Amino acid sequence: METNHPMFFPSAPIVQSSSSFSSNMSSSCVPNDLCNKNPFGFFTSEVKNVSNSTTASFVLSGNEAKSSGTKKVEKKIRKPRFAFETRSQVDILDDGYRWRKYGQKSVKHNKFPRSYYRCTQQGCNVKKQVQRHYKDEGVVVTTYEGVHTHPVQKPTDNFEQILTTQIHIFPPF
DNA sequence: CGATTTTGACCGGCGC
DNA sequence: GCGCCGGTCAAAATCG
Repeated sequence: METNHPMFFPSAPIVQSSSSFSSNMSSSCVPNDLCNKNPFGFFTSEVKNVSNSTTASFVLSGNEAKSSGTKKVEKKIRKPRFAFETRSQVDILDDGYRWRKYGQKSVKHNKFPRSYYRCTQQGCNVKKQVQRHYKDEGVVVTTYEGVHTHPVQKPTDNFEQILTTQIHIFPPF
């Protein structure tokens, strides 16, 4: 646990941007149905506190393939894992999906706990965890794991949704 | 009353 | 082999 998460593969592509990521990739993509396939939703009403100081960094990585023959690893599917760092006062980045909290653990060197969420949709095994930065409580780190297989339930609009629909993170696999 | 959160227990992997 | 650690389970509590 240093400045970054050790669990992320060092060779994973890292994109850093600040409040202007859309300008780069907004060229021609973003059909409407794309948002259905968007594995990562972020930003909606609750995030408004972020206001203009939205600084985010992304980390993508494949899942570590635990190939212990004895284990009943159903699939060696590598779920795309995706870390998202946001400057925000609120912990909960409501992305339009419905999450059910299934755990909370305190993190070493961090006075704030980490929360574990799972998507409540059946057949959708997307997980996410939310924690604050180890020293800067103004930073919230959200890690998504997996891809949503269903559309967003909650109506989203606003600038935040534009970001959502325009950002493309291509899973490494 | 159903869905969700809370919280300690439990479990598996890993390092010593 | 043991203990630590991160992640998950599940029962009870709480919420709407």
